Amino acid sequence: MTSAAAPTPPPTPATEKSMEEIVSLCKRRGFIFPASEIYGGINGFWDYGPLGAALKRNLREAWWRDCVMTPPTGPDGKPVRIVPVDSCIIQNPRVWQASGHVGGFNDPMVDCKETKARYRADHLSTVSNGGDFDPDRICVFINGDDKSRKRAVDRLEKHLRYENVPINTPLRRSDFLSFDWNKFGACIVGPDTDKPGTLTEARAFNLMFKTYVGANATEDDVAYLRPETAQGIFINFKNVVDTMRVKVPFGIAQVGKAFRNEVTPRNFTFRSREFEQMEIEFFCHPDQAKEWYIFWRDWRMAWWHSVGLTSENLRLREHDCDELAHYAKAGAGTSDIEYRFPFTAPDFGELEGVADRSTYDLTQHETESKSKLQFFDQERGEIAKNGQPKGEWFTPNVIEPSAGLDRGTLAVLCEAFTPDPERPSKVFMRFHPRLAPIKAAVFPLVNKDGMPEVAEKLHAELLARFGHLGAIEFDVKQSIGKRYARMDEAGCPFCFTIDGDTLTDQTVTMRDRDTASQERMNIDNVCDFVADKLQV
RNA sequence: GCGGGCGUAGUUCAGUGGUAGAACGUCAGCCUUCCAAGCUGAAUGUCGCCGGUUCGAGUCCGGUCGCCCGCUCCA
Repeated sequence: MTSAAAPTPPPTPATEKSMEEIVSLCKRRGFIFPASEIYGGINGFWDYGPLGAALKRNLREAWWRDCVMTPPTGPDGKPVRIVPVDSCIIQNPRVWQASGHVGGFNDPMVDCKETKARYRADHLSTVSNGGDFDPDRICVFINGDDKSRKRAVDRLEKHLRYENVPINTPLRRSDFLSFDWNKFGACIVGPDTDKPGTLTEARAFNLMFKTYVGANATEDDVAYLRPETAQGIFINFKNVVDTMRVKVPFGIAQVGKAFRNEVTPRNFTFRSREFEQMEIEFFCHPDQAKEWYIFWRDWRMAWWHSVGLTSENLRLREHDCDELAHYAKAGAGTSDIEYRFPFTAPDFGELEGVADRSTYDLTQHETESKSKLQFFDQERGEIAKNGQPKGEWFTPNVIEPSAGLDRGTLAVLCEAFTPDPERPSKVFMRFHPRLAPIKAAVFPLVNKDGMPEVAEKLHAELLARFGHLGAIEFDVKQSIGKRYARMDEAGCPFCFTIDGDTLTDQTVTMRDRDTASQERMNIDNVCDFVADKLQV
């Protein structure tokens, strides 16, 4: 009955957490299940169980509230303006033409049957004996790789000498994709082998899921499930500007599902084929791109800290120039906010990308759609005779903080997972109270002597005040220790226990999840205590 | 897509070609005044799935699906 303020234990290093145990706990306690499990599952898809759905919702709500409903103050000292949209998963296919996904998501790949190597076909070139006659041998090399090129040339010359084929014209370099595969496939030698004919024909790996709109299902009816939510924002830019009285700088936010037919889904929910994104496309004048980029990068980083991810497991990584995506080449930069997952540790995996997409997307859609996607700023431009600025048309620059909700949820799960051999449960989930699926639990110490009745009353009060934020548990079954242990694995931060003393002095025990310590407080103060901890 | 490993109860795992098992968890009852206590009982399995060999397959063989690891990939 003491209030022994036990110190909060230090976080467990990511390298000491077992992903297998985390996956197993997620299954056992109803956080995450394999999708379609009773039919043998489906590669790259996961379902959230009751606790997982609540956890994910809490993370989504936290993002929504902090980014959209009560956004931060910007670098200009003014409150940031963000408006939401909710766009369709299926759009006119021209959207993906303009965005570059139809081209960019179609990387033809080539496999070598001999060496098991795989190459991007557009990264390969060939050398052959030139001229108009059919080549006897075509040697392939990797673009930009001098060693690979030299090897291909050496091999070709050796072969031609050996076969006594006269070299009438200089060796000819060609694009790998330009050959008639039926005719020349058998004489192509891969970059890492001496045997001809081991390369497969280039096959396209289309990362977009394809479907058909309407009943005909012809090639004219092809549509795609969106591979990112961002384009749904860009194509609504004009509608938002025309209807919402917004002025640049402002942002449009969206949370929603996106789909990518990943070659190799891996690492639990980290790379799945159906996933949820939380994105802001922030529009600003190109002159201010740099400062807004830095602002969002740093503020998003701080946000992930605020939901409980610790500094040692979070880092900001600026992309190198050669790493930049096509849409970000002209921008001020791209950063990844990365988390040290147990399966990447000691390395990190991407949680959120913050990119300066420059004017790429709006320009692309303006060209493709022939709609004017620019903004008229009346406060810019040269000063007219009347002393007022003439105004200026410009294509806004886009800063994009794009976060993965499933990855965020996984990071929160991994961060929370805390092995503790001293506890009956051997492990507890240290969720930030704001994210915890179960906010509080009320237990009568024993199921008699009027304790259940008092507990039920407290439970009802907590439910009325906090039920919209998460579950409030009530349990009278079995021993108190077992009930605490269950709450440890579910990550419930506070348990309130009604005992014999409660009936006489109106005090209850608050059992703290992280320290397993107990503190007595008046039953009337319980709600305020919880409100304080939940930051509401 | 390639190579390796693994699929048996909710979980972790035993299981020699011959009746489907354990521990923990779950549920019910009793008991219990603070950390998975105890007692009594119960439910839970197409042994991932499909086929083959066999008198007989969880066990052997083939295929397939899924998970993990390494490649490859991740505009």
